[in-house]
Amino acid sequence: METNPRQAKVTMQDVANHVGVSRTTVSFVLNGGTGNGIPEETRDRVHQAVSELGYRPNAGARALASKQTKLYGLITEIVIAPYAANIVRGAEEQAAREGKTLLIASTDGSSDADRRAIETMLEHRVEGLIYATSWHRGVRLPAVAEEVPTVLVHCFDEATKLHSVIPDEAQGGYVATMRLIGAGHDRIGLINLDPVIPAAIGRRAGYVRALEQAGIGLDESLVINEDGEADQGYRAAVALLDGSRPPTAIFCATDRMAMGAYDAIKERGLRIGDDISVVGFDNQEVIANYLRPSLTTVALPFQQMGATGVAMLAKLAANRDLAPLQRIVECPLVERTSVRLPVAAS
Amino acid sequence: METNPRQAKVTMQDVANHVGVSRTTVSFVLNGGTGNGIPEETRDRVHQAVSELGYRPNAGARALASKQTKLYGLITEIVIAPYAANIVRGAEEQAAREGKTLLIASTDGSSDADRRAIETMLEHRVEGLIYATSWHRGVRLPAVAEEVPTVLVHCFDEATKLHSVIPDEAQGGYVATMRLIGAGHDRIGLINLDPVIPAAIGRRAGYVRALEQAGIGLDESLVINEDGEADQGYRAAVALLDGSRPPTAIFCATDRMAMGAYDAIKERGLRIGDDISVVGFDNQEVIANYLRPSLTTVALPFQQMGATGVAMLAKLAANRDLAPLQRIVECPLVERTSVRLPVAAS
DNA sequence: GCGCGTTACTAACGCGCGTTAGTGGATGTG
DNA sequence: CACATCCACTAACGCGCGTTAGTAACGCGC
Repeated sequence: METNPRQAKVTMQDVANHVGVSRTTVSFVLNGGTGNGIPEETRDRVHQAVSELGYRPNAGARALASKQTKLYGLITEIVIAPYAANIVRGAEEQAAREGKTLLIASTDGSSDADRRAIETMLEHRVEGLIYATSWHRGVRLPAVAEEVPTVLVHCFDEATKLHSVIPDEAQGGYVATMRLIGAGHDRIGLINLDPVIPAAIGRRAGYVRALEQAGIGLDESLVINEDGEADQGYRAAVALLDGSRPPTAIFCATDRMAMGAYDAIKERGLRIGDDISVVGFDNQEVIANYLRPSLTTVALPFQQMGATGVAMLAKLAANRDLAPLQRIVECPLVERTSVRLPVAAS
Repeated sequence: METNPRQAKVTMQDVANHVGVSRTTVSFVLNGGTGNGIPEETRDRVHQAVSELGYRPNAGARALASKQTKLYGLITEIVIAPYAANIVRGAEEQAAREGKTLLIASTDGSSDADRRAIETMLEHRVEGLIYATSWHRGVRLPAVAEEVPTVLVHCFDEATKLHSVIPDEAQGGYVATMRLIGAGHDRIGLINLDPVIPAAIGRRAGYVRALEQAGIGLDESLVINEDGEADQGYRAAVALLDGSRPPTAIFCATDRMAMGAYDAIKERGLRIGDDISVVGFDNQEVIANYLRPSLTTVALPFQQMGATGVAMLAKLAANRDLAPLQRIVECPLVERTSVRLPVAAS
């Protein structure tokens, strides 16, 4: 196991010479299964030479000869929005399972940066491409992406030609609202996002469905749309709490808005998880975990989406011209302490 | 500029045939400068054929022939601690400037995951390695890393054999404290981290130096060590505020602890940025930006450290056996609104 | 007409490896 | 003893490209 510190790279031929066989034999031992008629003893000698010399296959040469790089490309704006980094994690893990290596590049989302990143990946002959965004939206990839199987993660193709993996926003909104209903609330505020984006549409739909199912009438005065940031959550919460018939629970479409809502609530002397309940969305750890009390919220299944994306890509690469399909991944509720316990009488 | 959607890959030979010259000529046109005696007209025809056929050089083949991959490897636990993702961003930008591509892999920090990641990079024949951590500490890389130039970012080699880029924690602690002194404070609490880790040592050193320089005596009762999380920041702030002679300003060694301190301060009816000032450390955007009032804090220069790491690597790769050197990068103060304005009378 | 320097290319090798088609020897079969 | 099988291997090609050494054609001076 001598690791041959910084010398000329040892090749397969070196191993062959060392053992006294041909390079072909070494190749068979290292790649072929037990199928080739090579006796155990020779195999052992080869393996020993490999570790003695510190031989390491050259991925580039191997790719050239075998015509498969075992590379998948992952392009993402994650670096800009780090909280979605688990997409990368999930993708990497799944790639490892498939025996692939991920080539990761970041983009600022501009189509120019996208194109350059894709170009680089294609030069490296990736066998497939994953494009992941930090927020759920429609995208349109540069034409070059069509040269290779592509899967979108946390976004979808506006031309609906590409496969994609997206979160089930509606189900997320539903479980969040149901959690509050289950705790005995029947006046539940919704601080939502800009109502044209997919996240807002879905989360609201889930909210509405939960209310309906519980036989609670939808009160539009309890729904406020904002842009997702903390100070807007604060403003919206103030509006709700200072209204004529304030809610006893608030579902915030982002944890950041929940953070702002917390301030408004505390200012009014109310105790969260007691006098009033709050549920967030995003499971942004730094916020949800460290708010006082910690925030019950709905998680975007980043890791799972990343893994699913890679798995889909593997299928797609094996069988091109598969009809574009959209995989929807569930958003689990993450229980913490901002929702009061269910009580007998509301 | 037809992009040849998913057909057999076009090679340099195809371009040559299309133009009616040899492959060598094409290679000269694409790689060589204007040095080779190839007339403008031929060059044009080659370039046109390239874009007509959608030719794209094969990075693997090119690496094989030229014996340089132009790949740098970046190994990081960033995915675990996304707030440090700017290291990746800085590294990528600098790599692009150097004409290199980054091969990124994540690790959970276990030496086993490290080794596997490094192994993969070496198979791809990276020309150098960057190892970045999410928190400032000493590390010990697996022996395989010695086969290739390596630079550590946000960490240092316990055996002091490897180059590294680390943040100037002491200077960071200094500017933070100076900012508070400049605002007229002379009783300044420090909620620090576990005093054995580099971040805590440095930040405290900076704090002490600033006090000394201002002629303020160090009061150990104003210094509390905790583990960095919000609830501990809360506890520590309570202890400080409820003491006999409470501070009028608090320097928190993490933004998360500042977040907890905010709660303690607000509970006591004090107004941050007015009755009392707070400075954090880390510039963790989700927190610092959205706390109310927003948090003045010290930033870890992740992006710059990433870029510096790559730049050092480039130098190192050009000139191996350079004495291991340690580059220290300044931590800038990020001004927000949690420090009161300087007043005439303290 | 001959030697010589340019100009504009090309033939051919090798990078490290996967893979196909074979080869020489040992063993079994009739 | 001729012949077919297996066993254990090897020669050789080609993947796409960079690069070195060389060549053919042309113009120029003498």
